[in-house]
Amino acid sequence: MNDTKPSAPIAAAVALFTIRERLEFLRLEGGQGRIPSAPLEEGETLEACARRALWEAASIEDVFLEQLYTFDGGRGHPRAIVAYYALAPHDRLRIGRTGVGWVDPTLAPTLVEEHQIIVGRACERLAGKLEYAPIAYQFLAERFTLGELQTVYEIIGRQTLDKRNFRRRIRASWDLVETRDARRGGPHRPARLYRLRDARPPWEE
Amino acid sequence: MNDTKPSAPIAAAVALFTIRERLEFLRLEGGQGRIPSAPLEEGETLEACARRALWEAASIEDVFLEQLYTFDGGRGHPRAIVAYYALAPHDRLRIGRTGVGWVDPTLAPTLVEEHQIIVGRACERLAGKLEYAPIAYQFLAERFTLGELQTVYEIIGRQTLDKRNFRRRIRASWDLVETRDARRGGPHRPARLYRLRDARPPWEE
DNA sequence: ACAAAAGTGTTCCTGTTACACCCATGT
DNA sequence: ACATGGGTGTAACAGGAACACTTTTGT
Repeated sequence: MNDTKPSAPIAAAVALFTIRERLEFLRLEGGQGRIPSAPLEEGETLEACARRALWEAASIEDVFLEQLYTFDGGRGHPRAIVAYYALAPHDRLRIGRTGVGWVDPTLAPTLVEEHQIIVGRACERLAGKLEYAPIAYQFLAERFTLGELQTVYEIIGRQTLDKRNFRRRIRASWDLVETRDARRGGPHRPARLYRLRDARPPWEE
Repeated sequence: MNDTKPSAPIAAAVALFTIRERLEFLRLEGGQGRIPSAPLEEGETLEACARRALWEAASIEDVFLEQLYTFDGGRGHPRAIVAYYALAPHDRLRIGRTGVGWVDPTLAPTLVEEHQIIVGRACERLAGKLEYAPIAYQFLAERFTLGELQTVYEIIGRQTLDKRNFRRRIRASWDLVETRDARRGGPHRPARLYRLRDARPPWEE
């Protein structure tokens, strides 16, 4: 929660992203604004430290987490900051703290400089990995509609996509399982639900 | 040089690659084998620490250097190991130490486990970045022939390439400057020398 | 009835692959 | 003269982009 006091020489910082209408990240209010971070404790792994930072800042757990880059800590402690980015569907995030909010990363800087850099680089990484890694699915529930998936791609990639081309491309690059269920929500035809075939056994569909 | 003694809690480790006939990395003999590493010193940046590791281990300087990943240091110190990979043309490397050699990374493991993992991931990163980042040029002199460049691509990508397609593709993806000079070397037509147009001013060709 | 998102194929274009011969030189 | 790597174009193919209408539902 505080990586400012001269404690451990290593800290982990986490840019947590989610998607509502836009792409947003978790910002801790106060001062110039920060993202969650925590000093590395004795016997703790870097990833565990990053998860603890999220937990202590906002009572958030069980998110997709990936290491981004390690930055020099500047003068004094921490000597190095290991930056992570995290992804989660918005409805799975119940923030258990006040002084925490969601901010559009494309807006004018709202963070201390080092943290702003982390958020910026995380956005780039996100857009870059979108095509060849299953990160879009991290913003969705286990079962999702192709429309929802397309919205995620459009938001992260910052461009609208053709529906037919999108569906063809997605079905070619990922192994999607069509479930028997559909999602009805609004004055329109219900949308079929899909699941990404991961390490899940093929018999249970 | 030694990251084993319980000193600083952070160390940098560097996998230095070069190309002769094959892709090779720099290995420090003794014990199970290691790559250069050094504990982070007071007031030193991570990158400077990585460069110092190379300098102290083999008197090597002025190489292309990029951060790879940060690993947990396991039990005790160092708490974290920031791994880098480095690239350089072989003829620019005059190793100023003994107990240092070049090893084919595809051969059976010749390093302590953590370092072997670093080398393996560096190889993957190298192959992955080959197409969209100017890393192949880091293995060549400032001026190079297209044949030399193709050899680098073939070695890193581990596949032979068609000469005509390669040249077309390269000239489409990179801004190569054809110099007026050629390299003559062997019983065959001299090869035109090219340069990658980087931040170099356009008037001096 | 109508508004709203779901769903579905074909054509065109562009970029990638496959492929064979002549050129300039050193010995 | 011959062996060696340097240098060049074209045709087939595959993957990506552009594009419009019908379906199913809630109100």
